[in-house]
Amino acid sequence: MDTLRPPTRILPLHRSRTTPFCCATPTDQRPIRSADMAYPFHEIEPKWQEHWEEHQTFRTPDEIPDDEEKVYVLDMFPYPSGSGLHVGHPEGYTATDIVARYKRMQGVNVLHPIGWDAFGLPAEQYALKTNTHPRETTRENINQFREQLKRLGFSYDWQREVNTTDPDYYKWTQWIFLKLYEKGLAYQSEEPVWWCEELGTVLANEEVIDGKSERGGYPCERVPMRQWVLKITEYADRLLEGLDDLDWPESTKEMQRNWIGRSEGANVHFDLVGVDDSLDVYTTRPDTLFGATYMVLAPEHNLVDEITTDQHRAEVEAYCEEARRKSERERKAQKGEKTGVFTGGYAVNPVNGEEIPVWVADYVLTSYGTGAIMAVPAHDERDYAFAEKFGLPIREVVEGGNVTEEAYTDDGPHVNSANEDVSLNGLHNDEAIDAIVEWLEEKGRGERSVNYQLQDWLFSRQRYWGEPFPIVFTEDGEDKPVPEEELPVTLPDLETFEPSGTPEGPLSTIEDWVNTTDPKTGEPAKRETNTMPQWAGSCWYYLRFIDPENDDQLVDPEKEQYWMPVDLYVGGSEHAVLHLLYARFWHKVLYDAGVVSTKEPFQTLVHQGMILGEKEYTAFVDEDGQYVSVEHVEGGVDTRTGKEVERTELDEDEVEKDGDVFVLNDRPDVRVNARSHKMSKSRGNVINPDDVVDEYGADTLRLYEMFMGPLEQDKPWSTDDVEGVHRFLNRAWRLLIDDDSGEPTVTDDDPSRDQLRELHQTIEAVTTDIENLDFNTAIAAMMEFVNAANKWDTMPRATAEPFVLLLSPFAPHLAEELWARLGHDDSLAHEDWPEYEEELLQREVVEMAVQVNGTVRGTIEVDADADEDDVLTSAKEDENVARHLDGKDTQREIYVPGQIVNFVTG
RNA sequence: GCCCGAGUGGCGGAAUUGGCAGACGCGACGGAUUCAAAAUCCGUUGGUGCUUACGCACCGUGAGGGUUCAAGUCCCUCCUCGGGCACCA
Repeated sequence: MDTLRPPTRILPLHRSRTTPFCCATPTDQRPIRSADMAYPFHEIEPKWQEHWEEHQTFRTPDEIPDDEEKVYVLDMFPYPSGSGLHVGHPEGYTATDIVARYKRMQGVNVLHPIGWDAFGLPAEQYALKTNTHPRETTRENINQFREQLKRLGFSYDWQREVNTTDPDYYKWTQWIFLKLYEKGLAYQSEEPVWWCEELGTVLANEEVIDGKSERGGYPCERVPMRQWVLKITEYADRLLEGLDDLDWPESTKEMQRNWIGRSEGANVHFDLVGVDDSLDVYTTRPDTLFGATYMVLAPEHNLVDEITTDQHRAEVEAYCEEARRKSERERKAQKGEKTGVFTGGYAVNPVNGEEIPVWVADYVLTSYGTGAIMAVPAHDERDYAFAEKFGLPIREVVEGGNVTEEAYTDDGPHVNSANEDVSLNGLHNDEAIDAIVEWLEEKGRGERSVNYQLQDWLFSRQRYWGEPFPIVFTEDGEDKPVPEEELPVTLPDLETFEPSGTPEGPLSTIEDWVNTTDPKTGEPAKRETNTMPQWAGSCWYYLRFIDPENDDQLVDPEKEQYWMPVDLYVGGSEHAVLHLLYARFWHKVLYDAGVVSTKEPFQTLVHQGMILGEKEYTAFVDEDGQYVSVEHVEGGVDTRTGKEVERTELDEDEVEKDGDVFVLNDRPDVRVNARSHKMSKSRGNVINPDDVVDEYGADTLRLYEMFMGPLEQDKPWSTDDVEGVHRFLNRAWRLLIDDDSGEPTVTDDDPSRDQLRELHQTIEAVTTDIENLDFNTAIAAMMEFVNAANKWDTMPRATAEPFVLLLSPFAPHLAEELWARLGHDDSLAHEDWPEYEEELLQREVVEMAVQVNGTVRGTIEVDADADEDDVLTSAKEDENVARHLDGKDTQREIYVPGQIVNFVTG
């Protein structure tokens, strides 16, 4: 067998087409297009963007109209990173823009704002590297983002732009913090932070990997520090219940439910042998109390010391010390493999007086429940594994499994579960739980209890680029709030962004700022030098858009009542838990404070899917230049020979499909990978939206991103498909505009019945599709209209104009230009949205399928109002149908008007 | 391991309540136009087989079974991929 040389070309990862085609020269390898084939988007897009700005077309008036329907359409505002907009941004933004424009045309009062979530780590890290003030880079990045968004023609009310780093904005972030503080929902606690000696700074969790700094790989350690913590757990139940009425993706609600992690169970108090203290445990299975054969404390539990006997002390201390050194990640990585030591101490089981040994093991977490458990190995998998390893007894108390083999965690009748007072024997889980909890409560040995996985929110960061806390400390260390009228506490300038060298954070180095006085007493005081996390500003920005310039209030209550809640909120699913949970928490606090009138901020939530890179076909080649089929490759190595292999990109036409897999054309035995990957710089498959706008125009980018597929789905980019959408816009243009003269080609003829039906079908499809956010099929419907209309002899104005209006939310620049050329002086942004007439949708003659025994054997055309008998008669007359019915006994005739006829024979 | 979501042509994807699977777009192929190309326009395009032809038959929505006159859609079992959680007592 001869050897096929793999192509030497390792690239291209994707076809780069950054040259505007008007400038293309004949020497280009790529297809050359002449400038005059395309509609002049280079001219009309900037023209209309200026027009909208100049005429304030999308300004939402401050005054509240008396009785006008409203809709609040919101995008998750961006973090303005230095790398600018990526193609993922315009996806969600175009979706909301279509809805906003559509609703405006329906006469609805629309709020559609945008702003900047501009505090945060990257700006600060950039400052560290270049000694540029984050304020500078932030301003530059915002300017870039704003310009990029404007180039895409989004209909934001730019007068309402907010910026979380603006003192006029963060004044109110601080104000909300004061509300939390006043209500006792903000408290201080010693919590560990990651401190890196080498870098002289505190690091965020995500900057520390396996106990080493992400940058430099220096060792980091957990040091306890005074921190601000928000009591989100107090709202756990309300955050859980509130989810029920929200129109959110079910998966997102489920993630929040899991995150909150509510469970019902009981606390049980165990006496300790020879120690004057009791040990509390939380369990969801108090019914298995009779099966408890040992106890386990988390290594950090504060009774460990007391309970440990001298004989076991050295071993226990060594174990706890080792557990402390392990990072959380390491502890989790060894999941399954149980470790632990016996303390020498015993606890007394309250139900039977039995003395059971107390162990220390790191499979019990200090952060959940009481940090201690009763172990019931027969009915808990973790306890089972531990008991087996250390030879502890396993006692069955629930029947149904085989506890000599594995733990049985399901329901079943209880056994071996009785004392003089109470018997659970024969009861099933739920009844047994009720019975034993009742007994425990009666005896004062325990009580019902609810637990959450949700923990309080660690709210401070040892950073510069964030909101300062409105808190000062008097000399005796007491914390005092800065009075409302002195807000904002502004962020001072820094001269150098070098790490402070202490875990306190950069602000602690600015003495003028740190040293202040107690506003009440005038005594010397020091400012809090921590800053708030990036989540703070994004927790409430949707409220500020309603009343962005209000100096006296966070938001005017009347305006708030009119605009809230947000009717449509679109953003990435990466925020499914944190941002969306934190914002809901603050909203509920503000609700309790009487600042807002709704219990939930975001009524309908949609996550746009991720846009992946162009589809890639990848083969593997070993060092001898031989292709290696993908099923033999694992971790960059040919598993049969152990030789290293290299990835090679292939062109689409070098591969073909063979069954379920792709193989090389010339070597069908060599399977290749065919998939799309997340866009990333390292992979080199990033599409820059600016390039797409340069080459095809903003309308094409908008339309393409909506045409790719369902909004919520992940979808691969395809440059060929971009061109297809661009061709559609060109066809729509030429449908109405004469290429040579630039004049419209419409006539004043009355549209025919067919033309009207075509139009009204399109109106119906586009309208219902926008309502359902099915933008891809809305565009398909408009394509069908253009395909049909291209065959018409005339284009009556009465069909052309509604079509332009339908197109306008999707391709607003093109639509405005067409509208103007059709002779209108004003923007179409506030024209009435076309409405369809039911009767114009109907056809006089409909096509129906005729089946014999469920298989289509012919189609017939019948009058739309024909009755059943007539239809059945003409169905039987169809030649092919008659052939299949010939000589058979028709037993049933199924008739579904307008759709299908089915003859069932014996 | 647990909880969600998804598997449809060469590709992205369509398909109210079960009612003609493959809309629309891409790609491919053929044709018109052109000195030639690009652009544009027209046509064909799920697979297999049969037919001089109009056409006809069979197969086909991850796999297997079921319900039904009729299943991409409903039910059961299983497989694969994606996402989330993961010693939560």
